[in-house]
Amino acid sequence: MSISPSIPVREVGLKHLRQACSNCSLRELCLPLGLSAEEMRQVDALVSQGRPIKRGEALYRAGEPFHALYAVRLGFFKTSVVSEDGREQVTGFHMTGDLIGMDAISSDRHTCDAIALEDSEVCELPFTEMETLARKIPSLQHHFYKMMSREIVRDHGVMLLLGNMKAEERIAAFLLNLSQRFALRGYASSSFHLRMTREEIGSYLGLKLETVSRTLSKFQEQGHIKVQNRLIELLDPNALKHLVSNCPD
Amino acid sequence: MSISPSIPVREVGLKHLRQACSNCSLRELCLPLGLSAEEMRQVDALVSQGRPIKRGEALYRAGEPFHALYAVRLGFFKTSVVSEDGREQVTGFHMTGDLIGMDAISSDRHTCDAIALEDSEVCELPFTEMETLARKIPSLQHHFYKMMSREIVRDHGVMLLLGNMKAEERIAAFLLNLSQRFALRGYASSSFHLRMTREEIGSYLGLKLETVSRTLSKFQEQGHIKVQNRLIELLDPNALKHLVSNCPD
DNA sequence: CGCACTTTTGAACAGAATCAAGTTTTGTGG
DNA sequence: CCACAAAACTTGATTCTGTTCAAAAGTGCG
Repeated sequence: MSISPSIPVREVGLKHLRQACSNCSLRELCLPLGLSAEEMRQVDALVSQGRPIKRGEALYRAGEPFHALYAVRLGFFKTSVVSEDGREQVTGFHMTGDLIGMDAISSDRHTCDAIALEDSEVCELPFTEMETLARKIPSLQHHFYKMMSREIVRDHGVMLLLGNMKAEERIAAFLLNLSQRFALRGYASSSFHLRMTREEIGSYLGLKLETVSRTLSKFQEQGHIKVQNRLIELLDPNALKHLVSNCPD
Repeated sequence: MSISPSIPVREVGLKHLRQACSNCSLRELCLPLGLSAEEMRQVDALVSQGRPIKRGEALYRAGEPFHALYAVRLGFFKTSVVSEDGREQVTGFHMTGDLIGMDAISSDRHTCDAIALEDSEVCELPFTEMETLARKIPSLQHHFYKMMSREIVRDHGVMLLLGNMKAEERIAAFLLNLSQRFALRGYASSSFHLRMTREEIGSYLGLKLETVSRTLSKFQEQGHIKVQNRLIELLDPNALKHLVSNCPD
């Protein structure tokens, strides 16, 4: 049985995590690339040992100089941009296997904050060195282009959500998306812990925290989900799916 | 005097445009990269002659196989994604010098439609070949990473707009953004033609077309802008800037 | 164990959507 | 070049969704 994501990582113990991680970070990332042993060695040489980030700490902040991308080894992050006048927009939630920091390449400075929402661990991928290596390993080069492209596609999905969907649809889509991502990682997908506050969910979805809370309560009343603080159980995922793709016309 | 963007390209004549373009496309794109003559030649060899796209035509559509990025040589495009249930979200407006199609790299299929909003011309950059060449020309490789990163940053800006701003702020930000982009290209920045319908603006900004229309009228009443159909004059850009960065707290 | 943070819920309010005409503009074909 | 049809735009009235304000209850961290 895989570790349920509803169990805070804290309980597992950081020592254990560190052990499980040390420098295998990109091995998984690279396995599907079909690299030779020598190429693997070269990638490994670049990738840092896992670096732990405690809950609440920033992995990086907007404005800081850029030198590396980060692969989330374990844990959970939010990234957010802040406008001049102080409005925060959460741009994403990131879990094991996600690559973050790609926004920083364009200006050589990070453009958003990355905050750990639970004790986490990342692998640092020094970008300049990765770029150099990518020139020798075409599939690695292509992989980075792909990851960035995927981020663009994801962002377009969020734009669709923010531009077209009503509160209920947004929340339903959000829950289903989380569920799916947990499933992909082999975690329980119909019962999971939200790592973020209602306010952070709201910021991501363009809603106020009260609306998030109300909508979750409503879904519970309707029997679609069960809410216990941050523990969510999807009782009727199909009902949620129907909500999302339900065209009111 | 530069050609005012308020003059429809049609009036200039396509023949003239074709002439002005032939294969110089990436030359400008690459000039800042400090390439040698030989490198320039290699890039040129890959880049297609300008390809004309008539108003209303699709450069590509979601689902089509991906093989090239496109640099807008001249004209104006919108890109948009459509959800399963038929909701359209305009994800961007693109003008001379913009690079589009990067969303397609992740899945080898285009994920959005690119429609010309006026008679336009693009240069095709076959991606696989560009990738190969990029391995020989580090600054070219880095340039592509940068362009993709820039797109991610831009998308985050739109997310902030969609998630946090009121209708007036969105429209003001939109007008200022267009103005700035025209200015960067040497066009008149305080008087320009909108190439898109109110509905397309609305789709981009997460508003209904009526709201767009009303807000433009309101700005006109307040003396911030002058609206004549699709011709916009910014009478008081500072008023608009103030609207955008005005924190209601 | 207590204090700060988070969450829930209610009531009033505001902003944008929707519905509905009516008008203007644009593009087309004669 | 004009006439006509379709598309795009404006404006008003109404409705509704989500915000704001407020207060109380719950949770969890130090």
